[in-house]
Amino acid sequence: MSDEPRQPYFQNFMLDHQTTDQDQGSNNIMSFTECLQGTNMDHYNSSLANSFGVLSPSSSEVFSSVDQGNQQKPEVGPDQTLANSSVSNSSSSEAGVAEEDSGKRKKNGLVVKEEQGQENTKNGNNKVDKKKGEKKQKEPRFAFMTKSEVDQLEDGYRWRKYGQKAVKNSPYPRSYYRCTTQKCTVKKRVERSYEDPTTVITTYEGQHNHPVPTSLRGNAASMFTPSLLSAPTPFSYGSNFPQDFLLHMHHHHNNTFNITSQPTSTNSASLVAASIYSHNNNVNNSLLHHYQQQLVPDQYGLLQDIVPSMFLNTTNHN
DNA sequence: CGCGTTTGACCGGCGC
DNA sequence: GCGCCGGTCAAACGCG
Ligand SMILES: [Zn+2]
Repeated sequence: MSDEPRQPYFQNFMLDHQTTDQDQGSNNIMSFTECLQGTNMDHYNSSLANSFGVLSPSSSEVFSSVDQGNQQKPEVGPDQTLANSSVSNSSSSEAGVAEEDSGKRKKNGLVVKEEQGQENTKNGNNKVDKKKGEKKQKEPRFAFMTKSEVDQLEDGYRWRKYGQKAVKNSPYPRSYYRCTTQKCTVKKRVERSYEDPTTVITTYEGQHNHPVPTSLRGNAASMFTPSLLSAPTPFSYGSNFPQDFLLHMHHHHNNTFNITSQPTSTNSASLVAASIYSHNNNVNNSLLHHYQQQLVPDQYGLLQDIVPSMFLNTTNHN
């Protein structure tokens, strides 16, 4: 039992905004390997990847970002403001309540989930709403890779597993989780790299529209995210985020963050990632600021490495 | 007992 | 039209 030599440490970061179709083949999210090869990446993507590559030539540190509707704007350079970026739509349905499977199969159609008792069930199982032109999932996906021997990366939320499927070409299964908070439609997908069992790929889908669950003590997450996630407006769309974040991060990382790894490891990276993702467009420097206030001395330094100094720095002019 | 996990069935999309 | 495939549901089970 014991302790395996490997601790969870930040490994990768990936962003996916959902592609329209064209762009890079059909796979929005590519494997690290593929990413590394940079066979099909956005302009600035490859740039970033390149940067990463410099640091870890043989490691897998890449993140892919794909736009959804108006994608196709490689104009944005790595050092640009990339402020335009489009953000991710914000899904058509407010709060994304109505989302859900397209026309829930429901053989008999008598069972009705209790969740979101709002108006989801609505009249008849006639798939009524359901955006017309829409196809596939609408919300942006956000994936990041973490090196860990455990999947349960504590990100501050409670998840309920609702499925598990074997991944083709991989001995490891993929698990599907959903936020247990009713009304929250956020989903999470966790799988392991088939070649690097130590690498876990977590893909988030959607955004939480509610503060982080209350209890959760015992987890660093509790002191990490509280005020952060419950911050101001859950829904504030306005800009993108990760690029800069990563850019700077890669500058400092390179070191392994070894946190007490237990069945449930709190990966600072995942925390940050999740947090930022939550606020996504709302990435106000204040947010980060809050962060650093919440940090524990020990982890503070750690976070410091991860959080782009520029963000913290910007609070100045704010 | 409440709640989360397990697991096989099932569905919609897509390619052939 | 059929089969593959990714994703989801839901009944049953297990655990505090
Ligand atoms: Zn949630």
